[in-house]
Formats: sequence, structure tokens, C-alpha cells
Amino acid sequence: MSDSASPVPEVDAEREAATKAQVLVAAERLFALNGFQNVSVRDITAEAGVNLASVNYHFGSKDALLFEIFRRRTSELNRERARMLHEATDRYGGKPPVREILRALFEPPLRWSTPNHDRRISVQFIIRARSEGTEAMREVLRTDVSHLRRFADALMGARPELAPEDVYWRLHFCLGMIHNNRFAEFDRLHTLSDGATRESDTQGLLSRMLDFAEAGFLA
Amino acid sequence: MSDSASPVPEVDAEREAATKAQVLVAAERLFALNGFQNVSVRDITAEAGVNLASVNYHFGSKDALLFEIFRRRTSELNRERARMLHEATDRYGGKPPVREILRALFEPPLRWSTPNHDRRISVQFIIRARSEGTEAMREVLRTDVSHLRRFADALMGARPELAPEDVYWRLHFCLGMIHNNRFAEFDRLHTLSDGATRESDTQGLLSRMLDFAEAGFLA
DNA sequence: TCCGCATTCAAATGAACGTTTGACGACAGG
DNA sequence: CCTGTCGTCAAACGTTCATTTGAATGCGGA
Repeated sequence: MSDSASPVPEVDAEREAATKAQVLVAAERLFALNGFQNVSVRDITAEAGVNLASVNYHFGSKDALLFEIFRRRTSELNRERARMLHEATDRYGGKPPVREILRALFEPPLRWSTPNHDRRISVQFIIRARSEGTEAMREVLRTDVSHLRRFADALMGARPELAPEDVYWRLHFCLGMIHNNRFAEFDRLHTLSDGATRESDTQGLLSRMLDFAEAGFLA
Repeated sequence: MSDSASPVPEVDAEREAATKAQVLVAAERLFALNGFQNVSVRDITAEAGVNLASVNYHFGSKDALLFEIFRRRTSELNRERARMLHEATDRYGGKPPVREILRALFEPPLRWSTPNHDRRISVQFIIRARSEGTEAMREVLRTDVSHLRRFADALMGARPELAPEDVYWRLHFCLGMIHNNRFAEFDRLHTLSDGATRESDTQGLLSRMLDFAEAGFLA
């Protein structure tokens, strides 16, 4: 009779991968909502319903867990953006217009941010990583700019009369527009507009951002 | 013979206010450079050359010290922006153009950010407060939008044919352009442009930002 | 001269943190 | 049936943190 402490035996193959996945989901969520430093390993394991030591067992350390999530999400985002830019390039025979280039830059994070979307929290995580990330993350963000180079090159092709440094600066402004799409900033905007601005209208927001940024690039 | 531990007696009236001021300066600097959570009270008091307990004695708590710096700096910034907007309003007989309104919004933080400027570090502090601030700071940022209302109203006056929500959203985009001016983002931009972008050219950056944002508002 | 007050100081306190440990259970292969 | 491996678990470790304490200090006013 071995009906001991174990409540439900189940097969271990399920828990094997399950624990790691639950930690990833819980950690991404908590970090995105509360900031990196305001979440402890205890919070994560409690939310995930796993043991405290499992973070260090599966990921080595809290920082390594953070970096793993960061690496996965930025890779996905960059891949999706590159895919859209590639499609736009094909569609326009090698020289897509400014608006389509910017769409490839803006749309993926906006689409992921629609309410009830799986990746809504991932976008918040990525944005947060930009200002609160560990040294390893900042190193990657600072030096790995290959994905941005594709966009800069495409923009120079669309506006060949523009000086390269103008393109770089305006791309920088566009990125600022995206990175400002945090919950707290939306809250302030809603307070200011007394509810007239609806964050939930993702397609409308994309159009507004494209109108604004496209005009800035054609100035 | 009282030449005891005290190295130089000096007058206490100097140290009285000096300690508090030294803590404020050191704290603002460390917080701006390293982030709020990565700086301990021990770091601050060590940098300031004062005793560990002086933070809690003069400010009550670490968070209260943070909020005090935040309150001082945001007040200064809002006052300076309001002053420039007021002057522009007078200069144009009550209806300043978009570019002058945006100049009042952009120029103060940019001017303060010029190399070797006293307030260069204050701007970084304010920007950091926006994403890493305590709950008290976020509450103020979310609810106190009176200074932004002045700019929104002025912009509606300059572009009366624009729907109010369009003005609010575009103002939101402009704020994103400013908030993206952090050291780390400049580093990335420099890497991308291979040194072609010079952050030190403040007037040039202001012109670029105004060109971009004005075009976005006139779209 | 003495006292009251504001400030500084070294030391200690208790809580929270990331990480480590060693025992324990479940499974697969021989 | 034994054995090694992998994952989980509760407990504990050592460190760091913000904050508190109480004595010591120096000055202005009586």
C-alpha cells in the first residue's frame, strides 16, 4: 500500500516539461506586470504552482530565466517583423514605400497587443526589458542591431534623397513611439482625453501611428 | 585637547543643510545612472560622504527621498515648459503654431540634456521615473495631467479641424519621442549608424524632432 | 556656564532575497 | 530486482537590504 503523500501520481513525462513551461509563463506575466526587480523567485514559483528550487534547477538562476524569456520573445518579434518587411519588399518589386516599411515595424507588436491576445503580455515584457533589463539584455540590445539595419536600409531605399543620419534619427523617433505603448502611458492618455482614446482599437491605433510617422518621414 | 576623531570641526550650520543637499545630489545621480532598485541607501550615503542613517533622518525613508527628488524635478520641468508655452502664446497673439507649441514641449528637456549641463542627470532621472517609479510616482503621473492639458488645448487651437482624440494620440506619440531619449537608446542608435548620429548636437536634435513631429501633426 | 535642540554616528535589528542542499520518488535499462 | 538518472520537495544558508536605536556631538540662547 503506497498511497502515501503523493496526491495524484500521474505520469512524470507530463510534469517533466510542464514545470519548466509553467515557470516561463508565470515569470513572463509577473515580470511584465510588476517589473523585474519587484518580482521574486518565490512569487514566480508560487504563481506557477511549482517548487522554489525549480527555477534554479531548470534555468540556473533568476537572471538566466529572465534572459531566456527575453531571448525567445525578441527573436519571435524580430522574425515576424523581418517576415513582414520581406513580404512588402516582394510585393513592391524590391522598393516598398515608407508606409509599408513602417507597417512591418509597427504592426507585429500592435497586433500582439490586442486584448485577449496570447502575446499581449510578451510585448509588455519586451518593452520593460528595454529600460529595466539586466546587463546581459542591455548588451544584446546595444550591439545586436542587425534587424534594425534591414529597416534602415529599406527606408534609405524608399527615400534616397534623405541623408542617412536623418533616416537613423527618424527611425529612432519611430521606435520611441512604439516603446511608449505601456499600460501606464495609456492610463495617462485616457485620463488626459477623459476616455476619448480607446487603446483597444488596435487597427485604429496602427493607422494613427502610420499616419504620424509616415508624414514625419516624408517631411 | 579635543582633537579627537572629528577631522575638521567646521561650523555645524554648513553641515546642517549640506548633508541634505549632498544626499539629494548623490541620490539623483545614482538613481539616474543605475536605476532605482539597483541603488541602495548605503550606496547613496557612501557617494554623498554622509552617515547611513541620514537618509531616514532627513527624508523619512528611501522611497520618500525618491519622491522628493521626483517632485522637485518634474515641477521644474513643467514650470519651464509652461513658461515657454506662455511666451509663445503671447508672441503669436494667443494662437501659436504647432511648431512653437511642440518646441515648448521638446526644448526644456533637450536643453537640460546638453553635455556638461547641470540638469543632464535630472532628465535621465525623470525618464527613469516613468517606467521604474514607485507607486506614488505612478499615481502622480497618471492623475496629474494639468500641464499636458495646456499643450493639448493649444494644439487643438492650432489645428481646430483635427478631432480631439487625434490631438491626444499625436501628443502621446510626441511624448514617446522624448521618453526614448535615454542613454541606452542613444548607444543603440550610435551602433546602428556607426557613429553618424551625434547626440551632443542638441540644437540639431531639437530641429530633427520638430521637423518630424510637426509633419506628423500637419498630416 | 549650562541646557536644549538638531544632527551625526556606529551598531544592531529583522525581514526578504537568491541560491544550495540532501533526502525522496518515479521511471528506464539491463 | 537492482541501479543510475532526472526532477521535485522542504528546509536551510549566507547575504543584503531599509530602518531603528541610543549615545555622542556641537551649537545658540539663557
